Amino acid sequence: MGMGRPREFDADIALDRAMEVFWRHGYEGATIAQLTEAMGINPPSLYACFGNKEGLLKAALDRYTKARGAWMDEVVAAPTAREVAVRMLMGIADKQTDPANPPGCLLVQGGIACGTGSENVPFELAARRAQNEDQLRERFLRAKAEGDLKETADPAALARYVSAVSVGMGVMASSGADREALRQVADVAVQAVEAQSVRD
Amino acid sequence: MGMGRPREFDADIALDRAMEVFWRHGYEGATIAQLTEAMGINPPSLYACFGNKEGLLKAALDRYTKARGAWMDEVVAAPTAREVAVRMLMGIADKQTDPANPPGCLLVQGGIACGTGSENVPFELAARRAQNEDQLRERFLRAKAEGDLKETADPAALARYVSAVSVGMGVMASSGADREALRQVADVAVQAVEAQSVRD
DNA sequence: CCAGATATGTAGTGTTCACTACAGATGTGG
DNA sequence: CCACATCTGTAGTGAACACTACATATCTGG
Repeated sequence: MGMGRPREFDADIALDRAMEVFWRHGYEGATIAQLTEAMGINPPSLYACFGNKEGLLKAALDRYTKARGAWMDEVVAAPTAREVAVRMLMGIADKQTDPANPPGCLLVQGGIACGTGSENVPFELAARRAQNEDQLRERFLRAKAEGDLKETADPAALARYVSAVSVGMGVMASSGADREALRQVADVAVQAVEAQSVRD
Repeated sequence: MGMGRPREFDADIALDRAMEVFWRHGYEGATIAQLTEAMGINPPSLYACFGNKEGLLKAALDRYTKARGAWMDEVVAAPTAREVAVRMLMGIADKQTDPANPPGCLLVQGGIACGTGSENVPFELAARRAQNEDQLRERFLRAKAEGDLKETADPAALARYVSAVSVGMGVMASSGADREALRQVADVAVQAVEAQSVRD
């Protein structure tokens, strides 16, 4: 039997375009008309490929978190907890003010609060943010085992802290903070991790 | 000439109800039907009193920031920069997990990203968050002048930092973080301010 | 070249949205 | 008690929304 007419657009490229729309307008603020126009396709193609609007968001998030996961691997590969925090927060400052993307972080801009019918979107985003936090916690646990962090340090609390600062920086970026302002925040934030580190 | 029929509802009570709806669902997620039901009035009363949906949000924000401003005055009345940070962040941890309110902060939940026609809502919220940051900056400037903060400390950066942590905590609260988790974040965050403080 | 399968473009569908026209109700000033 | 002004409830308005029916186009397997 035949395989049917092949798709005329590249799903990954289309997802990148959709990602930008969700990033800029949020899940509820993004309309199907904006999404299809940015993706260069018509609504039936979108629904055939991604199911519905929420399916499209999840596919875009998958692509976003995949790229972000690769970067997180580099972050936690840093030799010390302090250096992990520096790479993480300085990297966040740069990424969230990268003119190639909308300002801020998709995992925040996507939707913190949503209306009836989209209640699970904030949960979906929170779950993905939690993945980053998990990765940081494991790294800080190791740092404590290695004697890099003090005996009194709480790796879970440190991971939550770095994650919270990242999110806060994302919100500031989306409301106009420039790269230098975010770097200053990162610089201050690192000092809390430093305070939990064993001096050389 | 006559004064007309008097209003049958209390505008402040109605605003408190509307505030809660915006807080829980965000500006775009909140519908007029939800708002009017919560406020106990019908749409014409809403529009006669507040103009339109955005006018209602601004009125609710005015009421929110007024109460918050009184609390911020207590925060900056603390004797040292470190104690300001403690009061601020510990207070945030408690307020954002107060079961009397929706979790998180209205100035964040209200809307980080919005669709066409509501572009200025995020700006409106950002402007109100900036007021808190301004208040913190002035307080930290004083702390530096008083020799409470080190000569190398940057009051503006510290204020931005505390503000960013507050926002990040709000997002975490809205996605289910409990009070203890937020207090741990606050505890770590304070250490960065402590690192900028002159020891006794 | 034909049958089955999938994609595409046009042109809608019903629903929900913010907002309002209108008539009746309730007040004040003369 | 009357003219006027403002509020209230009912019942909508047009617009925008997510989503889709359907005819047509383009592929593969036989």
